[in-house]
Amino acid sequence: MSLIFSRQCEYALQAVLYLALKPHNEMTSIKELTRRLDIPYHFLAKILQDLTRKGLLSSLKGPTGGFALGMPAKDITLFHIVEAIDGVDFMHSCVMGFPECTGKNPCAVHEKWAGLRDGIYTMLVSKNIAEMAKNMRKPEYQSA
Amino acid sequence: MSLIFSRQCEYALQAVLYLALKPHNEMTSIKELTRRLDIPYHFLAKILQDLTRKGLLSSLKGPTGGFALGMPAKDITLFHIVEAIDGVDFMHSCVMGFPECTGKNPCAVHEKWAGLRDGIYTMLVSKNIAEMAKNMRKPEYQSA
DNA sequence: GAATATTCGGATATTTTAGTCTTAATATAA
DNA sequence: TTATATTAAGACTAAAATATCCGAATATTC
Ligand code: FES
Ligand code: FES
Repeated sequence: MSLIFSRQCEYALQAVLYLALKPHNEMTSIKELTRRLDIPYHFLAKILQDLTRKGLLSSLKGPTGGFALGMPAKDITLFHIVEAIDGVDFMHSCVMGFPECTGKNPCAVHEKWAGLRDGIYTMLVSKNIAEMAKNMRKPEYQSA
Repeated sequence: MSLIFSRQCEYALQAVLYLALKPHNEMTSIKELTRRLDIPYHFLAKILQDLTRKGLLSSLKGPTGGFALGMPAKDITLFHIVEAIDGVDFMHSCVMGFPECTGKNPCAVHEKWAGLRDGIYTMLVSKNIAEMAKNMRKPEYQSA
């Protein structure tokens, strides 16, 4: 089970952060991304196409083609990516699965969860993806 | 998309908390639970059987049969339920989907996430289900 | 003992998510 | 202009999660 974010969304986060380490306007192919990040080729292709349609990435066909960020890295946060792929329902959903999540009729853990959820939001928006990418200590991202 | 916990697990949490409000050794039928909590009958039946096999609930067949807690409410936490249904992988998984989640090769949000994850754990273990159930302000649980 | 109300167990069905394949479009370079 | 390397798009398949169905077992009540 993936937690909070769908598999698609996890892959999107990984891929966009990888692109954020690349020099501006350098195109990166799906092939390179899947090789480095170990993501199924065609699945990632779909995800990148999706992100491109939504403006987060730009793409170019042909040799020397590939994908790059669709806007300056400093204007993109992880939240934008999550928003594009999974949507933001998690920001106002009950962690116990009840249909409503409000302070009006809170479930047993609503107060705690509301705080944690804010923490998750902060985690996703506090830094842009350029800063985020620099903080990756994963071997997949070394000398990208 | 359900968040963190599977749908099954959400239903389990809701149902066990409902049982925690009942007098000791009073049996509650699936029928009552599904009516009050709006959970698909046969699906809930499966989940309760599962929890019974794992000792969290006890069951009795026949008229006046049903389900009840398998041990004192004060000895059960939400974490026990999550553990029984979804398992505890979420406690040591990377929120960005990387294969490893350690301080050794942290992803960009590892520190933040590790803290939030502890918060989730605390949320699940800080009170037993008797106290939890009393804090439910959902109409489904009134005069249970 | 018969009728009834429940859980039990396993098979099946449906829906969603994940992943694959194939063909077309396009850009580059020889 | 031709060969090639890429993305684009959509159909397809596979797997997992969710949900349903049915017959058997069992306990209660009459
Ligand atoms: S009502 Fe459950 S988390 Fe808000
Ligand atoms: S490595 Fe990503 S959350 Fe721990």
